[in-house]
Amino acid sequence: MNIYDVAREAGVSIATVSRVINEKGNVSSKSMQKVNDALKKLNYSPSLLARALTVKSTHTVGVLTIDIRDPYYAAIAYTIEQEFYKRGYNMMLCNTGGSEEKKIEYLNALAQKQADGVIIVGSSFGGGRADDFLKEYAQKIPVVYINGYSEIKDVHFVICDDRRGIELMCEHLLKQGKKHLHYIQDDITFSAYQKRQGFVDALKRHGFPDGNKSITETGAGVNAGYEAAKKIFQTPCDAVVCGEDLTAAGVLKYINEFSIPAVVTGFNNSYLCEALMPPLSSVDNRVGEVACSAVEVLDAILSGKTAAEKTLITPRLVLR
Amino acid sequence: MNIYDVAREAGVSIATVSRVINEKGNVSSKSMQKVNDALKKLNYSPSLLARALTVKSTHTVGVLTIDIRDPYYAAIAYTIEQEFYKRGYNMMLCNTGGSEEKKIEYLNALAQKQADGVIIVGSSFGGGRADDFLKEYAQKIPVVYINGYSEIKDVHFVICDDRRGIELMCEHLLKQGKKHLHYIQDDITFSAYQKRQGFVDALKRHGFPDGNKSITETGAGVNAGYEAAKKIFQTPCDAVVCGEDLTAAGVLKYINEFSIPAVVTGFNNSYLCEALMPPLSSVDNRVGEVACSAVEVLDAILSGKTAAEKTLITPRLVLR
DNA sequence: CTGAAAGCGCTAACAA
DNA sequence: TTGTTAGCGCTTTCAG
Repeated sequence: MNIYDVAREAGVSIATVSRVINEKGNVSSKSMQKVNDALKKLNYSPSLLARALTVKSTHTVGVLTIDIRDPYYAAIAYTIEQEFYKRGYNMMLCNTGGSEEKKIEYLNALAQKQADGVIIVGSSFGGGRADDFLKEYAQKIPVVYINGYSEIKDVHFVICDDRRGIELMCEHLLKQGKKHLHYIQDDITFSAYQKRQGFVDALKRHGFPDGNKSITETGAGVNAGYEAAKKIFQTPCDAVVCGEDLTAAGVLKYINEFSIPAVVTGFNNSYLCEALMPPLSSVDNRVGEVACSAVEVLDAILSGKTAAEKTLITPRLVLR
Repeated sequence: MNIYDVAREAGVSIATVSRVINEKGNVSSKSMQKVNDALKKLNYSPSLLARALTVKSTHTVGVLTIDIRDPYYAAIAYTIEQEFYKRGYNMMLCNTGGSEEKKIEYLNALAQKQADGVIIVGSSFGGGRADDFLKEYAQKIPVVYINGYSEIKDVHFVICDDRRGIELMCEHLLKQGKKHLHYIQDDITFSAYQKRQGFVDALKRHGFPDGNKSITETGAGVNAGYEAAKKIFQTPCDAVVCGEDLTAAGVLKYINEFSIPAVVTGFNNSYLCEALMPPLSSVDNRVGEVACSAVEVLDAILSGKTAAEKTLITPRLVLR
């Protein structure tokens, strides 16, 4: 069933039907009535596809994440979806698995399906193939990047200052009198390097110029943290700063198992923190705020307003 | 830029261009060449919107979840997306928050945007407004339901036998010599009731007809589990069976805190199980398989094949 | 093998 | 206030 059926039923032209559906005014209350009746009677539902073809807007946005199973991405995607729902948009979710190729494929698909805008969450750091691609892409369709970084024109960035977050945590620990901080890096994204840098900076500022030597690189997940702990505690260490709650959970497991007198801190302030014993202090990277900002920025662009090129959000410590 | 531009550049008609793009054959290698050159040169990307309008397929599927931040839904959504990606489909993710209204709104939106099919994950049990709605809906667009249940015609169901899962766990515990099992129900979905029933059944079969008296109802989350534990351990209890890993984590926290000689088991076999001390035995409800089956069913329908009305997947115990 | 032309279902000038 | 008509960008008969 289409708009012609409704027009016929109502005894008016399709233009009039279109007008009442889109509340464009210039319709007599009489016609209005007739059309509304027909609408009801036929239980008509307009094709947004056809509509999009002419108005050049699908009211659909794309969201690229690396892995939606990661609570961090899930939280971001959740907020983005809720916020856009309020504004009448739907969300296409795309999991890149961290592959640049897939990222590009998805971006192409979104363009072909005429997504109104795209939000990319988390990136391997600048310079990848996808970044080159984005230079062209962002001129055609609005892109906002969450917690990524590149000098790409036309791309808007919303970032949580992860580096600062780790700095804050380190300063707290040092103030607590910890002498031997260690950092675990579990990823190779832009954000992961920022955090690492925060660790090094904080130590340097407090008279430990060799922070880099107190860093262990490992993979993601609880087990990786556990394995890293094995190595770390072979030398003196009374505080392990982690770039992820999950990693911290692994370290904590080791600490508990061998009754090691050291403290461990996480990052993300996920629900894991409360679930563990003892509860985990963590850096709250404020996913909610970050996601909301990203939506606001994209929404502004879609509404023809201008938006900040770069939005920086400051994390905060949650001590337990 | 559109297909006309390509046609002009190649010096052929749009029909020919369309033919080569869609590999419909009946094109001389000469024309083929010309078109391909033009395609390259213009860097042409066809509008899938316009295409969808005529072929009546968007190659987009909708997925309704209650809350993508829940690791269970995240895992399902992840697999669905990956599997459909392979098949050339994109996924629209919709979070209902458990609201029937929102569910209906989303279903309508998906229909208007002409999603080729819909997968609904998790349901409050049959009889809601949305179920009525689905009766009509499913006739227009293919729907497969994951872990929900209703007597809705045309809707396909893929379910993990959660009830059996809890039964298995109870039997294991009883075999271990546990005398006082207790169950914690933390939700009011169809699945939650199934699990509960599994507990009651298992106990009954082993000579405890009053299983219902050993059930505590609570909310979701670690804290809810902790609170529930307070009550539970006021009477004899040496094993707490939980309907969620999260709840189990809360109970475990209490058990550890007060050194209570009881065991606790979870459900979902999430990564939490490994992170906790001691690690948590859990029912693996095989999200991956469930999601894959759902995709296979929907894909079959979309390909014009027939598919099972109901697919039942048996969970398994993961003992730690 | 190729192209003209008629849709797909809608919006938006433009006339009336 | 209304209706006619020309697109939007593509696929697909149907002739040739």
